[in-house]
Amino acid sequence: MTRTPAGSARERILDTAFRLFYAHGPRGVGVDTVIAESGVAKATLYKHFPSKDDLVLAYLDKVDQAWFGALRAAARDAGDNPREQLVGMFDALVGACRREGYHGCAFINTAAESPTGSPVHARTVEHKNVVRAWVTDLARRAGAAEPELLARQLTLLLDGGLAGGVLDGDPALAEAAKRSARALVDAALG
Amino acid sequence: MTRTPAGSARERILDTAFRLFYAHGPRGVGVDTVIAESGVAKATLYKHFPSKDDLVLAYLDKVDQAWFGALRAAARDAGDNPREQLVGMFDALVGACRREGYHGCAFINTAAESPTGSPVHARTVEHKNVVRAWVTDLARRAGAAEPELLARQLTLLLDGGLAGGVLDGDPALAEAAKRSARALVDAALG
DNA sequence: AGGCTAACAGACAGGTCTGTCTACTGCGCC
DNA sequence: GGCGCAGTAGACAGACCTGTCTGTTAGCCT
Repeated sequence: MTRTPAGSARERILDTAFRLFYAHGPRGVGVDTVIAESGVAKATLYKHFPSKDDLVLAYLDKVDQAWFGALRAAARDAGDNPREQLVGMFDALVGACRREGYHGCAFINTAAESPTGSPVHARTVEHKNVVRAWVTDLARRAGAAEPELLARQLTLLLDGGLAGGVLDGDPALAEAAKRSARALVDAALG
Repeated sequence: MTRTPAGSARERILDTAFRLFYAHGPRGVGVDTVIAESGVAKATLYKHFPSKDDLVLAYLDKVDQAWFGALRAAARDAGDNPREQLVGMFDALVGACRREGYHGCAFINTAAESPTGSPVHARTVEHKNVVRAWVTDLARRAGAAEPELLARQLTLLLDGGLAGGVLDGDPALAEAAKRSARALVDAALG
């Protein structure tokens, strides 16, 4: 299995899909394009991903890792205080907005073009739930009276900031989100 | 022009497109489906809307009227006080979440599947700007020190609430948004 | 009556999409 | 050498999509 650089084909496909799917939406990119750009044979793609939907799901998993990872890293960088972490995680949003080619929330964008109830849809709901559960835990440790509410409010802000990114990656948006977060955390924790 | 009920064909097409496009995304609905469901000939559709893109733009205009109208109505219902109106407009979000078939923000969903820089994209940016300008005016009349910031924060909440609706129309989401709005308005206006 | 207009009905062309299939290549291992 | 495996290359089927074109129908106005 080491004939070519470790897992080469599969990874090349997934990397290419990640880039193209995020830029144009999964529906806006044909399998042929993914094949051409990743320099892979069609049979190889369908060997690793039996259908395009499987590729899209793998893409979403990759996005989940990246985004959730960025959130936790930003929170970690804000120090050990859960309260500061709740605000600090918004730096992940600021960073995302600054990044070249920023195009909003991959999950929301993908869910928008997938029928309700599809696997893609379910995966997106799952992702959002995982993130919200993590924020809820932070809120609880920060001593919020209603951690579920605070988490809901903060993830709402995150989603808003992410969603708006489809239009323009204005960093003012992310900054406004962070200031909102600060205000909400202050209001909730006194 | 009154051979059939006023503007019948055009309106039937637009109504059908509105329903189908919102439910499945413009890309997920073929022109043939719109034709079949609206009981119209293909030539008639292409007479009123030279291309599918034109139909999509007309759809967005219809959405704009409906949503912006709902926002203003909700604000009006909150009374004459601009401060209360800033919070009251979130009732439009609550109402939208409750509605059967709620599927998030039509603009964001559509923009997600359209290439950056396309007419559809531009129309969406325009819509968001108009709404934000209106909110900014409200914030200014409410006496906010930084009306642009407050408006940005509140529209962020609106977008977050709308965007999240692609996943589930949980009214808890809209309620959380409204409570956030209250907190932000209180923080900004003392 | 005759002409105009809006609409209906549906075939058709040309392109794109997903997914399958056949044939070939190069490498490691027994 | 011979076998298997992973990958390459690309033709192909079948569906679907946009947009065009031809022909027909029915009401309104003069």
